[in-house]
Amino acid sequence: MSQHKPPARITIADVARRAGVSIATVSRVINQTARVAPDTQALVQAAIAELNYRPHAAARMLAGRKTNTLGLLLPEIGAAFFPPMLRGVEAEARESGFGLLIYATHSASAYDVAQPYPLGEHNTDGLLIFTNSIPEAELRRLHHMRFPVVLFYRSAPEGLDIPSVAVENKSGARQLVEHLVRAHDYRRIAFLRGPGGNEDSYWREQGYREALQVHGLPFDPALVAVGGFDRQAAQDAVDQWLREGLEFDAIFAGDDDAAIGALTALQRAGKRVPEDVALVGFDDTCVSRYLAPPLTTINAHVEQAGREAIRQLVRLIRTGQAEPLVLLPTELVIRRSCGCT
Amino acid sequence: MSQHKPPARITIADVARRAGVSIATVSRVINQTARVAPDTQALVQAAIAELNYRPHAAARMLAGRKTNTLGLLLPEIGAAFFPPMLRGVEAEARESGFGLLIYATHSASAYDVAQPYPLGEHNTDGLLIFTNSIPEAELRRLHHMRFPVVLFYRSAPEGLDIPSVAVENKSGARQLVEHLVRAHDYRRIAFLRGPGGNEDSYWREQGYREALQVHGLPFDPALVAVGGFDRQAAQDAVDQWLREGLEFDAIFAGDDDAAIGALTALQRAGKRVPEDVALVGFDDTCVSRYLAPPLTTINAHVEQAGREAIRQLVRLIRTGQAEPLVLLPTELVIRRSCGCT
DNA sequence: CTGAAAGCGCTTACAG
DNA sequence: CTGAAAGCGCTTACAG
Repeated sequence: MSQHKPPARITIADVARRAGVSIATVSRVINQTARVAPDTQALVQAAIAELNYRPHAAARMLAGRKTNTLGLLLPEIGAAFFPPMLRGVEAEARESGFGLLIYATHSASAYDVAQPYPLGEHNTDGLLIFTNSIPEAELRRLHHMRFPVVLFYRSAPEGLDIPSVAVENKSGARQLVEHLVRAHDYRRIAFLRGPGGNEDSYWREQGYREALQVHGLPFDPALVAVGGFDRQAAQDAVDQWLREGLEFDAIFAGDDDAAIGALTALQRAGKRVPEDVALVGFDDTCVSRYLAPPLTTINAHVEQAGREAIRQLVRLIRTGQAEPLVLLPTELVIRRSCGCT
Repeated sequence: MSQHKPPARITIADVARRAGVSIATVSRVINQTARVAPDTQALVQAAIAELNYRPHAAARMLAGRKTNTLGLLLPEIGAAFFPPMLRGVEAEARESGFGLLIYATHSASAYDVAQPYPLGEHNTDGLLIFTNSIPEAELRRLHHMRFPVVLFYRSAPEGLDIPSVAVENKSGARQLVEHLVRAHDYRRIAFLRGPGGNEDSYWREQGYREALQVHGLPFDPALVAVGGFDRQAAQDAVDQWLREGLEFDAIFAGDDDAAIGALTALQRAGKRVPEDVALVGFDDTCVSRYLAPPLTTINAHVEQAGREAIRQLVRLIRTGQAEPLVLLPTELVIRRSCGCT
């Protein structure tokens, strides 16, 4: 039960010996890669069963076969955003006949030669890379060696034509903010932006600005703060606004997690939502419909996005081609936190 | 950008040639496995950097080194239960110096030789196995070959001494139900059990029964149905009860997901929680505190459990020993859905 | 401190 | 239909 006494591995040679054939033949019946006489086949299968043989994936890989598995690289894995995405990615991979391995890089920090990513060209047929989970240099290397990669929720760096799938952040945000001004006539709409460098955050802010502009409302820097797509950060930001006595009649929280933080801050300060201040989020996570009041937000179809990303990756692996950029549509979900009933 | 023109891989031989040394030397500087003259070392490092060399993990593995990575096997990955667990598992693995690979088996169905699990003895130093993600035969094989495995949220099959970490389900459930009768004097407490064969569900039911018994309340089979740890299933079950006109003054929902389903059913039927019927869950997922009313539940310290499981696995890998069974304590979280204020 | 060589467990031309 | 052999990219005794 430890590495001290190394396990006695059963190899293809053991099977071959037991079945009285060559290892080549065993390999053939396992992979169905050539005709094998029915009797021989039966012999081999029996030997495999008796010995409880399992092919060694690393050896297979080394010897040059495909892995039939896809890799997903994330910066982290603990947020509420992930379950639906993982569900989509997982289901689509499975339905396409691939296994799926997931690794959280935890940072796009410098690469260490002695400790390469446990997920890569060596154990995977292609990689789905979420936001900035790996350094750009690594992306370049992968692209350079023509390894199939698709980017997810981020665009390709300058000059690299790597396919990318993301979500219509800008139009979604714009729709949301337009609803706030059109349906409810709010004029001072605060915005909690996401983490710096995050593309989703960037485009949502563009959508916010466009909506203001369309309705002739000024963009007021005092009305934007960093919510970081994070409950605590958002709560702190709203606390701060409240302390400063900032005036606003609605908050666009950047994402649903930030909306929860904002809601907490608002409630603690005795503000009623939506009577005193309206609140909207983005993503429509599984929590949002259950908040009090239920959150008006944008359904970003995260699960669908996951499926689409895998679809492109599989296509890239099989045909060498994929859509350069797919932008998934977004949908306004009106509940009660915006003031609707 | 496809498999059609296979990528030109840079190998240790390329590095050796470039640096004018043998491949053995290159290997040594990468792994720091023997003294190498400073000059030689510099030469090699320069060559690695220039060529952008990455060691081939499968080859390393085959040649007999540890992988420095741990594997987590789950049946599925899309539930609200997972993010905190993954956070704990991930953090502890990282802090212990291991990478973490995750694979969703999706079923404990029969094993296919041609398509082995993408996660196993060949690319991992040890496996954490959640509930019933693999067939028992596979577990036996792993154990038999002395591969380090720890079971998570399930116990070892008869006769296999595989370490296991789980949660104090029984006493938690009992505490919860006792609160219901002691503090609120409910007498007809319905129970939504989890999926058949699930150990968590089994022990929670035992706790429920014990609590009833302690207070001299009868166990009434009419008051238990299957909620399956699932929103929709729980909602259907409660709908059914309501249709039948079953009388109950409280529901113990089995887990928080089921509690959400129950809440939905209750609200649609115009029942107020907790005035008309009280409701409690189990797990304390990130949603529970935000429900209306906030859910009384059991905090099962899922993130801590994840850390502990990895701790045991690492210990097993390093020393060959681990705690046979660790049962993590559980904590009552009183909010408003039970009738408290 | 460094290199030549065996071996890890497989797949796949190449012969037959 | 089947086997002998080379090769995948590394690590690690064994010599020196």
